[in-house]
Parts: sequence; structure tokens; C-alpha cells
Amino acid sequence: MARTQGSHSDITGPRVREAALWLFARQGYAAVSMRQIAAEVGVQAGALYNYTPDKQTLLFDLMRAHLEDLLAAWDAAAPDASARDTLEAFTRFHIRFNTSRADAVFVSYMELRSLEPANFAVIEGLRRDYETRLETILRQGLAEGVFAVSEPRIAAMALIAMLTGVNTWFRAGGRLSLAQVEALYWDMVRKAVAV
Amino acid sequence: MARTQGSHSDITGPRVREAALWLFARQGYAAVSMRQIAAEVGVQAGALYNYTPDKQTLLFDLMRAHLEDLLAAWDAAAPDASARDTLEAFTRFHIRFNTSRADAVFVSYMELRSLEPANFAVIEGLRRDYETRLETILRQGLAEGVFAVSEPRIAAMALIAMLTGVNTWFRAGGRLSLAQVEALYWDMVRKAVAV
DNA sequence: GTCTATATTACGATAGAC
DNA sequence: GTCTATCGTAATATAGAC
Repeated sequence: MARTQGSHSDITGPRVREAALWLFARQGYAAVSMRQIAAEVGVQAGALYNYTPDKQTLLFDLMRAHLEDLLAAWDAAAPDASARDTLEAFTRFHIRFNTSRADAVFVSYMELRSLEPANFAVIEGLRRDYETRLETILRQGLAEGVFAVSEPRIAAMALIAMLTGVNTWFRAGGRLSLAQVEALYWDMVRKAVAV
Repeated sequence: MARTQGSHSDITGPRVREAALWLFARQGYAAVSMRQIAAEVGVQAGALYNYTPDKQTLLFDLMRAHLEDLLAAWDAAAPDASARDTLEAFTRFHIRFNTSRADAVFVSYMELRSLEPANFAVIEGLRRDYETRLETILRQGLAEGVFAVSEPRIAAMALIAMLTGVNTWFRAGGRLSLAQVEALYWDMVRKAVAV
């Protein structure tokens, strides 16, 4: 069945979000205009309002989708294993997932201050959920007696900050492969929490 | 000698930079208007142009001053000691300095993308200089045989990312004192690079 | 050095034709 | 669903009086 002439909603919607994510990552939410997003997609500015009620909701939806994807991907990948093996899996998962979605990671961290209070609370909650996943692994290792960290929550935030830092310098096709980067960081993580 | 009536340049200049830093940290460079900065200082927008040629230069000057301060402060504080002791000094210095200037740290990292190319190159050079300070300490420890890191440059970036992450959660007057936070992070840094 | 006033440009969002 | 046109607002930066 041919669609109505001029109807592209099922393809234009994703392209709007894609263009917005790309532009927000490079220029920042406040510096990007709806006209720029529209130009990137190849429509006029007014047409964007068929896909989002406003600019703020467009940002919020991008950030929420990213963090929900992150949590779902880890929950699907997390092994049922010892704390040591689970921490290695988390380390490698975090690096792989975040380097494969650099724009979404960047926007979800840098644009927290661009969110209205109600939206900020939702995003902040998802971020805390992810931190708690790692904190739980560290507490498991403490119980097993294989880790030594005096403040699991703070250690979790410190490790996540270190791992997310990969995105500031890693480029696919560079001197180091992703597997090598994972090994380098796992070595530091492993030792940092060691007894 | 009384100054000319209405002349406050020696005090207004610093207040403009102070207000701009505060607003840029909270709302982002692109989201802050010159009118807002002027209102914060208590002057009209036009008066700001006695202190900066334009908004971009105001941002650039703030970032450059912060990074030059950071480098000068470390160079003045760095001990002439073993790699292990110098790394501990660096860890504690970085946490103390960065938590005491949270707005400048935040702006200098988040607004890199708001800089024009020529300004970006200057700031990026200063940032690399700082990373090299830590990289040099790590190489010294490798030569002494007291550290084990296979990629000193990457380890330096990883450690700086971890340490700077303190700023995302630390608040003076909270449950942990700065000395306790320094000790927590030094424990992780020490182990992460250990043989 | 600061003010008022303004030139110029751009913004987010909406209305209504097709 | 997309377009053209536009409303109402706000931006950076400058000119000239005091």
C-alpha cells in the first residue's frame, strides 16, 4: 500500500533525532537552532513540530533513550559470576558501549544543565541506577573478600569517571584497538580495587 | 586622589569575569546572554564592552587564566621527590585545586566546543601540558621500577579523569572531609599503578 | 566609564494552504 | 506531513550623550 503523498513520518522521526543528537554533541543544545536541525534533515523548521512538541522534549527524549538503552544492555550482558569476573565484564561492557555511542554519551553528560527540573530528575535517577549496578558489584567483592575499597559508592563513581574518560581520546582505527584499550583499563580497575 | 566620577574599571573588570564564570558554569556559554552578565554585575549590557572586546574573548580569557593558574600552582607545589611521593602530591594537589575552583574546572572542560578554532588550540595545548606533567611522573616511576603501566600517556589521562570526577559529587561540608577524599582517591591511584 | 537607544540578525513556535 | 509566512521576542554589538 503506497503511503499518502508526502508522508514520511516513519522515517523522518528517527532522522530528526539523529540530526539533533549529532548537532547537540558538536555545538551544544543551546547553540543549536531548530532551523539547523531541520536543514540537516532536509525539511523546514515548522515540520519538526510534527515529531516533537518542543526543543526541550527533543533533548530529554534523546537522553532518556540513551540511558535506558545503557541499563537494558548491561542487564542483558551481566554474567552470573564472581565479583571479579563481573567487574571485568562491566569494565569491558562500559568501554565498548560508550565508545560505540559517543554522541549520546557526550550529550547525556554535558546537557544535564539544559534540562528543566522535572526532566533533570528523571535523567539523574537513571544515572544513579547505573552507578548502583557497579556499586553492587563492588559490595559483592567486599563480601567475597576479593576487593578492598572503603567507600563502594565513591569507588563506583571514580571508576565510571575513569572509564568514561576513554571517550575523550579514543578513536576507532587509531594506534590501539578497542580490545587493547579494554585490557589497559581493566588492568588499572583490577588493581585499583584489589586487596 | 579621587577617581573620575563613575570610574570603576579596576573593580568592575574582575566582577564581570566573576559573574561570567558563575553564569557560564550554571547555564552554559551559549545559554548566557551579555545582558544577564551585566545584570549580575549591576551595569547595562553596553558597559561590558569596556572590559572585553566580545563574548568569545571573555570565555577564552576565563579558560586560559584557569589553566595557566593550574599549571603554575602545580609547578610551585611539585616536590623534588621519588615518583611515588610525587604521584601522591599530584593526586592530593589535583583534588584540592579542582574542588576549590569548581566553576572554572567545569567551564574549562564543558565549553571547549564553544571556542573558535584558534582559541581552542591554545586551551588544548595547556591541557596537554598538564597531562604531560602526570605522564612524566609515571615514566619516572617506571624507570625507578615502582610503577607498572604499559601506556603512561593513557594512564595519565585515565587518572586525571578519575580525579576530576570528584567535582561531580563532592560538596564541602558533606559527610567526607577533603582529607578523607584525598586519602580514598590516593589509595585507588596508588594501587592502579602499582607493580 | 556608564548610560540610553538602536541597528541588525536570529530565535522558538504557530497558522493556514496544499 | 510539509510548506510558506509570520508573530513576538531576544540576541550581540555599536553609536553617541553625559
